Parts: sequence; C-alpha cells; structure tokens
Amino acid sequence: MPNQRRAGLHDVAKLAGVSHTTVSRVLNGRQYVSEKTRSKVEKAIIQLGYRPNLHARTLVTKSSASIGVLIISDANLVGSLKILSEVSVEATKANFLTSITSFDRSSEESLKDAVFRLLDQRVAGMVVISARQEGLDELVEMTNGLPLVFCKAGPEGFPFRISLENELAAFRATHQLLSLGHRKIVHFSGPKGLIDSDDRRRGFERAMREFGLEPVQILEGDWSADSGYQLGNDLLASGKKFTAVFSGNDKMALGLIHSLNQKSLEVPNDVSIVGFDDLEESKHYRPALTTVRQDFTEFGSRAIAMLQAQIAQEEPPVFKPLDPELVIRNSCSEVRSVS
Amino acid sequence: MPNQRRAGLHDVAKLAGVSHTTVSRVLNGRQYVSEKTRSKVEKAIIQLGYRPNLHARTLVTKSSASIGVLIISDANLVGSLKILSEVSVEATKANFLTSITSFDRSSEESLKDAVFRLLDQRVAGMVVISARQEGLDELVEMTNGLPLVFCKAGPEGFPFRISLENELAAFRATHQLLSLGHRKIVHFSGPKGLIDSDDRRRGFERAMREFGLEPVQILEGDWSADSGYQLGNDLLASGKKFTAVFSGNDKMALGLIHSLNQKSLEVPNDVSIVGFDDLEESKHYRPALTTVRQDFTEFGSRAIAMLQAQIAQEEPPVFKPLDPELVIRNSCSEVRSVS
DNA sequence: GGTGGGTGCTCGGGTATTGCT
DNA sequence: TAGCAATACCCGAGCACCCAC
Repeated sequence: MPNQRRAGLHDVAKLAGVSHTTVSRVLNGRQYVSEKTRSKVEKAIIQLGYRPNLHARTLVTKSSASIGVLIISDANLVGSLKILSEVSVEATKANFLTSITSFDRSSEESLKDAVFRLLDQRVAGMVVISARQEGLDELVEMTNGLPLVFCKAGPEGFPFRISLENELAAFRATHQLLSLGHRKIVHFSGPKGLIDSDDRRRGFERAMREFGLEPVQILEGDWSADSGYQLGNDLLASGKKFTAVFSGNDKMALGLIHSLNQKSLEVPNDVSIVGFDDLEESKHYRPALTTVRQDFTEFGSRAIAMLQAQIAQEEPPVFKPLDPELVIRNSCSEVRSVS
Repeated sequence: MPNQRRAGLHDVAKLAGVSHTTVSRVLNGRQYVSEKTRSKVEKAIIQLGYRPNLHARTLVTKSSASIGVLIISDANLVGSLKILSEVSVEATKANFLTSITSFDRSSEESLKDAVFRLLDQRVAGMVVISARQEGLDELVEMTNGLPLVFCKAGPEGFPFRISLENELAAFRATHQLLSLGHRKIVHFSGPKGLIDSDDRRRGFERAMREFGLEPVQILEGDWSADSGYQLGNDLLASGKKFTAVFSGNDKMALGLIHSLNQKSLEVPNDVSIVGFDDLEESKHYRPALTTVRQDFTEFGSRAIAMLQAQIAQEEPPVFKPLDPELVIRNSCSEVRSVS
C-alpha cells in the first residue's frame, strides 16, 4: 500500500487541539507560540509521523529547497561525476535537495529541453557542469536570472564559475621538463574544444614560447589510456625526434609508457614524461609518474557557497585560485641524447 | 529579475479566450476539445512560454514524475557514481526526473533522515545504491510499499535487485590460477562487509575448496592501489610462501605489482596475478593484467525498467545474470618454483 | 445522447486579518 | 500586549459534475 494517506497539517492540528495556523507557526519557528502549545504540537507531529508536503509548500512560497545540477556530458564523465557527488553532499548539508539531469550534445533533444526539466521543478538555483564552452551563453539567457554557478567551462565573463588553474599547472609541468634540459618536447592533449584540453595546451605553449621553442608536435587524444598508447605508436612511427612528452593526463601517460616499452624504450632513460592529475594510482605506475596535481576537493563546497549566496541575495564569497602542485617522481630525468 | 511571475493556466486561458479547464484538457491530451480551440490554446501556450507547474500538478495527482536515488556511500564511490549516471540517463529517457541524496554511514544523521529527504519529495520510486547490506531491511519498512530497486547490496530475498555475479567471476579468476598449476594462492580482498568483497572472497574460497586447498592468506585492503602496495609489502615481510595472488580489484593489483617490483620480483615470472574489473587502463599496466570483467553497462537501464514496472504495476522484466568474462593477458604464467 | 466546454471544489500548506482571552 | 483560534483566501493545476448544443 504505497499511498495510505499521510497525515497533514490539519490532522496534526486536530490531534493537538490547536488550529492549523498554530501548527504552521511551530513548523516555521514563528513567534507567538507558548512553550506549552509548542510541545503539544511537536508531540502530535511525532505521533502522527507528520511530514510537510514539500510540493504544497513550494507552491505557495514559490521557492523550493532544491537545486538543479545539469551535466553536459562529454568525454570525461567521471570527472563530472566527482563534482556532482561533492555538490550533492554540500547541497544536502545546506538543506537543499539535488535534482540532476544530463544533456548529451549528440542527442536529438535540445539543451533547452534539459534546462526546462530543471526549471519546471522551480529549482532555487542551478549548477552547470560542462567541459565545453558552447551553448553556455544561451543557457544564461534561458534561465533568466536564476542563480547559476558554472563548473569547469562557463560563459565568457560570467562571474560565478569554478575552474581549475589548468594553464598554470600545464605551464609548471612543461617548465619542469624544460628545466631538466629538454628541448624537443611533445604534448599529448585531450579532445579539442574541451576547456581542460585547450587551457593545458595553452600553458604548454606559453612555457615553450618563453624558452623560445617550438613544440615538436601536439597530438590529440581522448584522455583514455588507449589513446595515449595509440598516440605513442603514431609518434614513434612518425620518426620525429623528441626527448620528452607532457601528457594532458595521467592515463594517456600510462598508455604512452606502454607503447614506448614495447619498442624497448625506457622511461625516463630514453624519454621523460610528465602527466597531469596525479591519480591515486599514478605513483604505482612503472615508473612512478611525475605529474601535476590540483586539489579538487573544494569544488563542490565552493559551488554551493556561491549558489547559496546568490539565492540569499548576499555577497558571494571570493575564493583564491587553487595552486597546482608539481609532484616529482621517477618519470623524468635530465636529457642525455636526442634519440 | 529571477521571479517575474510566470504564466499560469489562467493566463493561457484568458489569452485564448477559454476556461482553464479547456487548457488543462489540451495539456493532458484529453478528448472533447475541437481542433480549433486546441490550436488556439496551443498558440497561447507558446506565446506566453507557458510551462506547467510540476509542484501544483504533483499536489493534486499525488504522483510526481521523479524518482529518488539514495547513495549509501562507501569506499567505492566511483562505482556508485557510474551507476548513478546510468540510472539518471535512463530515468530521463523514461521521462522521470532524478533526485539524489547520499547517506554517509559515518555521519551523525540517521538513514531515516536521508530516506525522508526523498520521500518528502513524493518520489514515484527509489533506487538504492549500497555496497553494504546493513540497514537495508529497515529501509524497506520505512518506504512502506514504495517501488524500490536495489543496486549491488539488497535485503535478503528482496525481488528487485541488480547485482554483479561476483562469486562466479571470482571463482573463474581463481580457477585460472589453479589451472596453471598454482597452489599457494593469496587473496587480496576489499573491505569486509562490502557485498563485492564478501562475494568475491567466497568465490575464491569455493574454487580453492574444490581443489582441496587452503588459501595461503586472505588480506584485507580498501580497493586502493595504495592498499595493494601496502598489502604486498606486508605479505613479503611475513615470509609466507606463495606463487600467485588473486586481487579483488585491478587497482590493488597495480599496487601489488609495484611492491613486488621493488623487491626485484617480477610478474608473472615470480608471481602470477589475476585482477578484477578490467579497467580501461589495466591492459596498459606492466605487465598487462589478466583480469575478469563484467559488463556494467546495463545496470542503469535494468534498474529503471524494474522500477517503471513497479510504478506502473506491471509484471517486472526478468533479466539473465551477467556472464563474467575472463580476460587473459600477461600477468599469469605456469608455476615454476615455490619461492 | 454524444461533443464541446464552463463552474467550482480539491490537494496541503502559508499568511493576513480579526477577535477573544 | 502576548498567545492563540477562527476565518478566509492564495498558490497552480486536475477533475467531477453540470450545462449547453
């Protein structure tokens, strides 16, 4: 029996011998209720297992206690999911419920449909997790002033946005290679158009430029270890000379190492590699991977804090950018020869 | 201006010059509306950008078009998140909205609070993703007949449950080692109490028993590569003799390989290893990992199909159990010596 | 008597007003 | 004047019922 009618305000009022107005006052912590009546009402609430109907409340107050999360899915689903889970946990702490929906760029439905799925719920605010910039401007228009926070990609100039210091991190990673004497450096990037890929590529290019160097080559993968392996094979087959690779993420670096090993090339003796992400397992690769890490953990709480401030119409908090950290392990050495 | 009042049924009715009932009929595709009025109403709807208020609708129909997902978080968060995303996508296809909330066993709040967060939304059904059995019986009671589907762990005898064939998969993995002549086999398990850990351990033990063997040792890790590394060190320090390890997942296997390598032990020459999961990157480990894979992809669609059937009070679909597949690569060889 | 369409109550809870103690 | 009851109406939709042709 799913739907035995649940107790309502009126039932509580009747049991407690008060008016429904008083019950409402107790529920919302209003004044003008004596201790005695309050406890009477509370007892009745517990006895009946009363729970307010959120839909009814939302209907009249016009403000639901739930936030929407829109995931615009792309290659790196797992990354988005981590953010989602953080956002959800933080939202819960802040007494918000989380409604999620995803939008697949390759599907027939329009972004508008996905956005309206959330808007129709009258969410109090929205967190958008997207790896690409495209379409985000329209999104702002569609939502028409609704509190909004973007994770990763966000429209140009939009104030509420949480992103990684990709460019700086990539710069530092590349710099590490350069400071070891490497000059012939290849970059494995992620899919073009993803903000992470593009920013990291930019950081790489800036570091090279500051040394007056040209990249040997920039190869585009899809973040997977498989693609790193494939790119490694392609690179070796091309016959281009290089002494180091800066990989856009750790997984591609793993695939690259695999492909080098198959051709009897060793890391770091023959080729030096720097990764990106510092996955939990990267230190157990062979060799342990030198990589660059960014603290992800505050992503969710920052997003929710920004959203809450907007919802409450307060001044949004200002966050310091996250400082990327270079983690030096065993996949880099000084240049020996130009193979 | 977030809340310029949005158009309601009445506004549409006024503009179209009909009553709100007629508009409601058009919206719900009821009969007894002439083509002419229908198109008039539809025009008005578009013109006003009208969107029905889901809360109002839920209030009167007592059935919301949203399902709840409760994530009871444990070690393997990423696994749960993958299921979540599938569930969410499938739910969307079926025109349901997804509300999620998580419950942390180590937190002060009770499971009841988490469940009620969802129940208060009057969700039409609930998907529970839990790695542990504990507390799931109460959950069934609390929800009082609400359509329910459990992913991974589920209460004893509960009919609606999606789980992996862990026991069988682990049996096959162990069997592979045995058929190569290994007799001194160690098992690295996940945290005790997790259904995945326990089932895999059982499969391992059954395989050993059928060969009349005792496990050399069963070591408990936490699924992480770090713990696999630690367990590897512990094992080597213990001086116990072994020729093979069946690791409860691929990541711990990676850590184990790392620890063996540090002691100049090679895989598979000195020690054979079978993993579990077949991560995308496992084929790029050194050596490429022999492991066992289960197809995860239908998890979400199965869960939603089961839930939908319950919600619609239809006969739930019956699914064949997923057949685990042994993926043979280079981390196992025949026994040579007992080190 | 089947179509087409309007009136009015309902869902569950918020709130403003009045009035009594 | 604090503490409460009683009344009444609102939110936005669904629907039973009624009344026209």
